Amino acid sequence: MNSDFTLAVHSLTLLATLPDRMSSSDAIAASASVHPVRIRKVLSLLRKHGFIESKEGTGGGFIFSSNPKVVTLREIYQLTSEGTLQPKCPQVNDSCVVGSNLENVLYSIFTDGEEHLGQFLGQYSIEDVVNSVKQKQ
Amino acid sequence: MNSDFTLAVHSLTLLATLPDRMSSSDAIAASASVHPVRIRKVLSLLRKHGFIESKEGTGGGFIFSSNPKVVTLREIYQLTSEGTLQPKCPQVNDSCVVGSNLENVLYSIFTDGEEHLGQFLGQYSIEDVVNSVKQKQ
DNA sequence: TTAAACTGTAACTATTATTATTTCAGTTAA
DNA sequence: TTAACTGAAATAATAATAGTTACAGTTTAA
Repeated sequence: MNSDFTLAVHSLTLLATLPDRMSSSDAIAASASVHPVRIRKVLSLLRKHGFIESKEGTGGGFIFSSNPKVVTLREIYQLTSEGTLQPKCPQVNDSCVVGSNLENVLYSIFTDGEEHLGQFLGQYSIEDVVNSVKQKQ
Repeated sequence: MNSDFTLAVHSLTLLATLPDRMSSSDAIAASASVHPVRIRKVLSLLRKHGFIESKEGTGGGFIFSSNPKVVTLREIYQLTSEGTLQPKCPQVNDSCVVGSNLENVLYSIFTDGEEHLGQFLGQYSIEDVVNSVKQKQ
């Protein structure tokens, strides 16, 4: 799966542990070991979907604006990675029965599969992740 | 998911419809619209795991050597794509609690998730895929 | 009222992953 | 003994991902 998912979960997990103050993209980027601009892209997506709030200017940054108990990995997956489960099919060769129809067959199977995976990921909230991380510490 | 999965399913589906004769890598490659060398790599993997047999020389090629009713997408997934569900984590930053533990937490969740997906894919045999493809025709 | 610390984005570069291609050795059948 | 095939290594091309630079806009505080 793409790393946007990991970066989003990382950011939310970090913000969930710091609910009282703004965290800057530089700090989050350092924690995740990636470039600040990259993390800002992910944070921007999370903001547009209401998971976090941002504030520009001195003392600004990002803060969790929803409930870590309610936000699940499913929603993060949908936001950052929906469709990545679908197997890549090279350009279709219509002169072959298999070539011209397999794509649709697999698409339909993996659409169901992604739904199953979604239900599985829905079991884990950001709070669960925070607790697991703290426990491992 | 990587396209090796699709190519493997494509090859097996095609071979399952032609159980009486050898199919050459060139023919399979043409059906899948990829380079023959690439399809031979995938076919080689399938052969090493006993799904198909190959024969060199004139009139050689590949042929299904197992039962299309028994071979499922789960086994093909395991062979070609196991682990691809795991989210990519950038290098760990040990100075951060989240950075240093999240990888393990997500790894454990997605290992379970992949098992769930495996069970789901286990429902579909190559014969099912062949039938679906024919039905769409 | 201006400098400093931030976010928001676009554009570009670098890196990595994937795929295609070339090449050639080995096998088999006609 | 040649033509049709597999097997596989090595390399080239392409695509996907990530990093970097640059700069406009916002906010706070000195």
